[in-house]
Amino acid sequence: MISQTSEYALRAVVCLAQHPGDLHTTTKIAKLTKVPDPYLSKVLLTLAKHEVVTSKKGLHGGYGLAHSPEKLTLWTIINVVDPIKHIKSCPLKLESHGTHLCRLHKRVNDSIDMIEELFKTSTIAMILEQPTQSIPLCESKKY
Amino acid sequence: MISQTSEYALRAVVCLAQHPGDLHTTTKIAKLTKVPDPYLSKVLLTLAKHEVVTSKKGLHGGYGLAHSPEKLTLWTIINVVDPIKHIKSCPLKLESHGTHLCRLHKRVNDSIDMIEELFKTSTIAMILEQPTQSIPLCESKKY
DNA sequence: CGATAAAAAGAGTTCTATATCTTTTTATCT
DNA sequence: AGATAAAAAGATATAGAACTCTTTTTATCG
Repeated sequence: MISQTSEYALRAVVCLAQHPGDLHTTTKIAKLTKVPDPYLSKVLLTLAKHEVVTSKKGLHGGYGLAHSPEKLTLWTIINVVDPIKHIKSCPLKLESHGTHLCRLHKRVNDSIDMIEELFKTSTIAMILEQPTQSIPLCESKKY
Repeated sequence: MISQTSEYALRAVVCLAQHPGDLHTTTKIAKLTKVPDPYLSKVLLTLAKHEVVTSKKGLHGGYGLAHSPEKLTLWTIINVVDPIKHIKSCPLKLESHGTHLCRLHKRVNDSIDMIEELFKTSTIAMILEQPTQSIPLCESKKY
């Protein structure tokens, strides 16, 4: 329902949020999140360009979070790497429909709106709250 | 959010539901729904195999609805051509997580559950109810 | 039975998302 | 200044979804 790329981006950001302050190299994040290293590199690049994460080049460089986990939503991240597409006008290009969707496309678009709303109200901070059973991305129950 | 193929399948079924009783050829449905003819042929084949539509071969053959629009949900159709995939266990294959999702994947899966629920409660009959402004797939306001 | 018009089947193409590999640039340390 | 380790950039490969083309099978008609 969301793309692989979006999933990778979410993992990377959660990973960065788990260890705030210090910078992390692509390779380190890739290992922790089990995302293919060179691919993650592209994803992080996109996130950096849209100022979701900060990047520092050169020796001892790496990536860090650009915002506090309280202000960062899943929607922001997803929308940067793979924007959610709403149905804004009739996919059949029927003139009389125009931007007023018929019930079929209205219903489909409602589902998209719903998902977007859920992601907009989900912050990284919420994801990081002490979990009952499993810690995001971590094998052990303890940090 | 849903695949092109799913969208095509929905269009085809809505089209059949709009003119119950008689059979429709792939070419006819393709024109009305503005779906590529040979591709629609494959989609209808899948729908027929899963008994969402009926098919009749040979001269004067074609496709028809297998069920009443009241009993047919968007979910049934989507699930046949392009099943909704839930996150059932940790995508990172972390042993300690197993089938108990961390908050990140729980949240993402919640969105999938939500969409599925909406589609399950949406029948073709609901889509066909006399619309206020536009009739599904039709240019004119009158049938 | 033979012509016809339809679905069914199968092979092949194109396009896009995903993933990889290689080279270049940049910052930091000695 | 030179070595190093990191991101950035660019070029390329792979897989799967979307789409097309051709042939075969099937039912119905005259």
